[in-house]
Amino acid sequence: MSLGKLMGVPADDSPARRGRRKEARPGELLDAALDLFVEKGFAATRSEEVAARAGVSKGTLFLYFPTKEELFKAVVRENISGRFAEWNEEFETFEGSTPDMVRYCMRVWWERIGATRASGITKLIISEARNFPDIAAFYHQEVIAPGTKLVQRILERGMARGEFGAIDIEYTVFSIVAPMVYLTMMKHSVGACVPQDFEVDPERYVNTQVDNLLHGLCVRAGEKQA
Amino acid sequence: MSLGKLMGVPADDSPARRGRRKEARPGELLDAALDLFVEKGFAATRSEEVAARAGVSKGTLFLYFPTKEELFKAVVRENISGRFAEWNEEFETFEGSTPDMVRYCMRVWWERIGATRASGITKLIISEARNFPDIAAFYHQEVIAPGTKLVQRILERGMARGEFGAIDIEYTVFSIVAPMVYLTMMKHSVGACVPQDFEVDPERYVNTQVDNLLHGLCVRAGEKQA
Amino acid sequence: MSLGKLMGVPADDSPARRGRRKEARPGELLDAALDLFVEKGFAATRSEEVAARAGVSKGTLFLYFPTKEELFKAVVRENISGRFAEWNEEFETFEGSTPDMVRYCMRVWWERIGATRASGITKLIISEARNFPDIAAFYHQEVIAPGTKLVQRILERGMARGEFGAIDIEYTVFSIVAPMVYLTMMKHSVGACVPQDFEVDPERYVNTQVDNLLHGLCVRAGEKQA
Amino acid sequence: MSLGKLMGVPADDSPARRGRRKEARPGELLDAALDLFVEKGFAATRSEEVAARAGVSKGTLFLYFPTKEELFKAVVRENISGRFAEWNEEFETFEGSTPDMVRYCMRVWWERIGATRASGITKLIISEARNFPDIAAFYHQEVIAPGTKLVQRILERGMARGEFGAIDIEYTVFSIVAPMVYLTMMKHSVGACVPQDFEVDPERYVNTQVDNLLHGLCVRAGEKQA
DNA sequence: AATGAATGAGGGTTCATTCAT
DNA sequence: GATGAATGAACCCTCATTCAT
Repeated sequence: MSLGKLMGVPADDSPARRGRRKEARPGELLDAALDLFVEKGFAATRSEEVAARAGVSKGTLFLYFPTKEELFKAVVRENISGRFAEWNEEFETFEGSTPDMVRYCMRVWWERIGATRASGITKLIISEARNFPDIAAFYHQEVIAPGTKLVQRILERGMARGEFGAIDIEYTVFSIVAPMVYLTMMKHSVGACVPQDFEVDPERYVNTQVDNLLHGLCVRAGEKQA
Repeated sequence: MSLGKLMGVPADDSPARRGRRKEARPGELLDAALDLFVEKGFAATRSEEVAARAGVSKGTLFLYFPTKEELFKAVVRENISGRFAEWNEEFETFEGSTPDMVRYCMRVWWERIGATRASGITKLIISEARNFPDIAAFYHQEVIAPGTKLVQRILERGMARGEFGAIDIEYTVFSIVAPMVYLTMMKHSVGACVPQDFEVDPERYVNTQVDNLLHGLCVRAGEKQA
Repeated sequence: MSLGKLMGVPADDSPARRGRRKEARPGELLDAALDLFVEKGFAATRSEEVAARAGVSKGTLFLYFPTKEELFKAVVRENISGRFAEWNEEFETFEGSTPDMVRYCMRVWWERIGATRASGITKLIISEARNFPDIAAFYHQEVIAPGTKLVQRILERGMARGEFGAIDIEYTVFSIVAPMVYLTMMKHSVGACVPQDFEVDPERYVNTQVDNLLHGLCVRAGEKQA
Repeated sequence: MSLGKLMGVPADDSPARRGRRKEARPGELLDAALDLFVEKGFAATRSEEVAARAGVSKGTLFLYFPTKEELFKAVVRENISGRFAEWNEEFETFEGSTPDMVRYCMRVWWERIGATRASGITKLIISEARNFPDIAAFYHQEVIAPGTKLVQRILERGMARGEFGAIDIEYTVFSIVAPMVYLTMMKHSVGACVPQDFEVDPERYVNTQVDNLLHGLCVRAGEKQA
């Protein structure tokens, strides 16, 4: 269970740079740009810095991306591969209970998104949405809307199977999404600056959020109190 | 009653503004700066724009704040006066049940913080923390740490009074904070660009989050299903 | 008869610079830009150089002209004040013979245009027309077309009064315009680089061109040869 | 007969082009460069564009010309092979009248120079002389001076044979050169942008200029008026 | 010889900051 | 205090030139 490694930044590889590698360049530049845009924001990131981190010169960056803004858009696009087809299929074939599905869902989200460099996109979008409304719209359409729909289907499954009570499905989506987004923010924002107090254990975090969400804080009628 | 001011500070909104008296200047500049920093980020906000929105000239801004960075810090400081001593006292005197306290807490947080311009500070800090680590540290010390402690005390009260089950108090703090932060993000970020789907009703939002958190999604043993 | 001073460049005045002179700036910048654009062309002229010649810093230039291209267009516009109304009136009230009018016309063109810094515009337009087609169209409409019409009217006057023979009026316009343009080119182009052989005396130049044009090179039937 | 090549050099136009053999490369590059330099000027022409128009890659250009400036100089040199020795000899053997010689000279100049791509050199030199003073000096020495001398000899022949009156030979050279230069400017500059009004018929142009120059506009004593 | 990926100096433009009025 | 013209460092981007293949 590779849930660990919270909040770490994958060190640049750079083993044997120095060979014309046309195909690799855009990817390296996008990786560098993602890191820097997430860290400093779009405006505060200098093109030259992106190039330097990718191990190339300033001019090379513009060989692949005509403007800094196009680089930004490519970064977003690159990190939003529509994985929802895959995830929807996983949903269809999942055989356990819906509570298990919720827990599985959040764990898997952490493993595949939260723990990876791609999670920075969330912070990036939140920070830059109003400067790039079309990017915000694109993100909404490609990520938020499908994600919301998937979570809704999970909740509906739970209700249909009698596992969940009568809940406000539409707004309960936020109860699942908010903790994930919040963990991402911690990782990429304040948590990256004030580390001592934010040594969050992702597994414990996910488990706690799921436990609380499924069963509530309140003692249940007929239950023994601790 | 002032528990509601938890976790943020209402920007002193329009009491006797419009006086165009000298004393009002810094406040108007801070208000303008807050709005713009939240909307566009620190780097993308131009000093002249702040001045213009405050109704003064570019030069005047630098009469009150020696640099743009100092203006930024003042904006954060101004919107984070540490009222936690007062709020802690309010906590002591609260007389209702702890679940009521949680619900009241979140409702009032929305009214006094979330719905006001001060809520932008949260987005601002998240966006700029890594560019201003000392500001992040300051925010952590002045807001996050006391806020966390206060929420912990609420949770402890609930457990002590037998209202809450055996919960992981330290990580359950996030279950209360995450929905609030998430609502703030929606308001100030993507939600401000892609409105149609984000017409969130704050009251319904808060109620749903609190309901889910207190009682959980799962049907309870012995309960009737809907 | 101030025909002289051919090919000289008026030295910059700059007596007591150093006082905020908002109104004067645009004019000084346009003068500096005209000189440099004429000398080096649009692309080879650096913005900073224009600013320096006008005695201001680089940034100041952009306070008055949003882009280098707008500066260029302003330079052209500024130096094409429609003097044709005035000239047309001079034409109407001219009382001498048409040959005298032709000679007067060319002399006056030299005094008012050819000898001044404005004559550089002609070289500038010739050099840059294809890079700025809209400017070329503008110049055509504001200068070439009215100028052509004026010269045509002169020629028509000469024919109507029996002073000129049966000439191809439309193409004879070029016989008057070409020498003027050519003199301008000498002044602002090769003549400015290879001076020794181009010490052209403008008065002699104009007189020779007019004499040749009016009377022709060929000896006339019944005339004595020199 | 080769008097016609006066004052310019026809770019060796498409004899057995399309061979894509190595020897053709520099010539194709020079042709492409001439066109582009004439159209856009030296500074605004990109090396890569020259290469592309010549059908080779950017690197190949620099295989043949070490710098863009050397390319420019080669373009000028290539189009100015000093054929004046030959032309002077042609002048010696011309058998017609001097007025015929003048007319023949201008007609043939148009056919062999004015109408070909080589005529662009004139505009190029006018536009760039001050950025390349050594090129201007070279052009002066190779083209202007010999051309001037040749025209002077023509004029002197006319006077010596009693065909021309007492003219200012030195400055009358301009009466012959200016119309040719002016036609070239029309072709390569404004006339290329504002076509409708510049549909000049070269034959009519040359005839009109020569007629006017030889016989003058004024009616002659003892002539019938039209 | 030919290519085209890579470089980096250079130039247009922005904008925080200064300062004379 | 208030203003806004002026400054110049900094940044995005271009393009002549290099060089490994």
